[in-house]
Amino acid sequence: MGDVNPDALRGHMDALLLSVLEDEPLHGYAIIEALTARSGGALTVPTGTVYPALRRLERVGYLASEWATVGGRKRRTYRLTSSGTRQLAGERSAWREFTGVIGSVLEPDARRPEAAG
Amino acid sequence: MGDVNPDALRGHMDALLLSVLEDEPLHGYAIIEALTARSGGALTVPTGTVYPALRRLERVGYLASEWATVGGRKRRTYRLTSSGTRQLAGERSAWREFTGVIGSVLEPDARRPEAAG
DNA sequence: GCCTACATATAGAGAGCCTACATGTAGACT
DNA sequence: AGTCTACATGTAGGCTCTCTATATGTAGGC
Repeated sequence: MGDVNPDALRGHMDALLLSVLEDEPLHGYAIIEALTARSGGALTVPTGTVYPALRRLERVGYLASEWATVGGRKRRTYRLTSSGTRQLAGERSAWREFTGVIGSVLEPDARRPEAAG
Repeated sequence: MGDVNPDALRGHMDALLLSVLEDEPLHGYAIIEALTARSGGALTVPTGTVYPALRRLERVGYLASEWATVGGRKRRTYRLTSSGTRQLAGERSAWREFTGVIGSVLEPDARRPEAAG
């Protein structure tokens, strides 16, 4: 229904961006659309968030970009580097740990007795 | 193993704090220990995070506090208000939506075909 | 006296996500 | 020709929250 709380996105944006670039290179605008599509409309990330984040990820070497002109419009297309691929794997693993940890605090009753450990 | 990335905690701290106060009132120091215990040691939230957060949650009405002296030491004990109880329910629901949304972007292949919608 | 555990609090730093704004092309409609 | 929407990228500044570092004080063991 409502959008995801922006504060909650903190620290997960990198994973989201790397993830949508896993299958194919995309330019910024298409990345935003892909995020919305994959999330079933729950994520509408503003350009002021995405573009700086992409540049940051390129700066640290997880992404590489090149300009292209399609239909008279200029696009900067980003792709995962091998470093970015490794980072994405780490982000996924961190995500699973994160949800496990927070979940265990938020809903301790949901833990199966035999699953302790 | 490693601690949870601090940035990832953003926007979830409120839920964590309200959650550990659900069963019984606790003072700040005990809240920190409860978070560590419930998370199996994965969460070690610093006092500089917890104390200001507790005061903020009291300011907005989710918590109420009173001073007590136990063994010569002063404690400020926090408890959930009825508003805080409602808020906790909202936080839990938001958490489930959040994990669903991020998960659907991070691991779209994990989605069962019959679970679409 | 010194050290550790218990217990609370504040100041300032740091990071990143957001709003708002700026810039420009292409195509449809009037 | 003028206007509007969709496409497409970018920056500046603000905001909020978490963290580090520091300060204060009691109780108990050595």
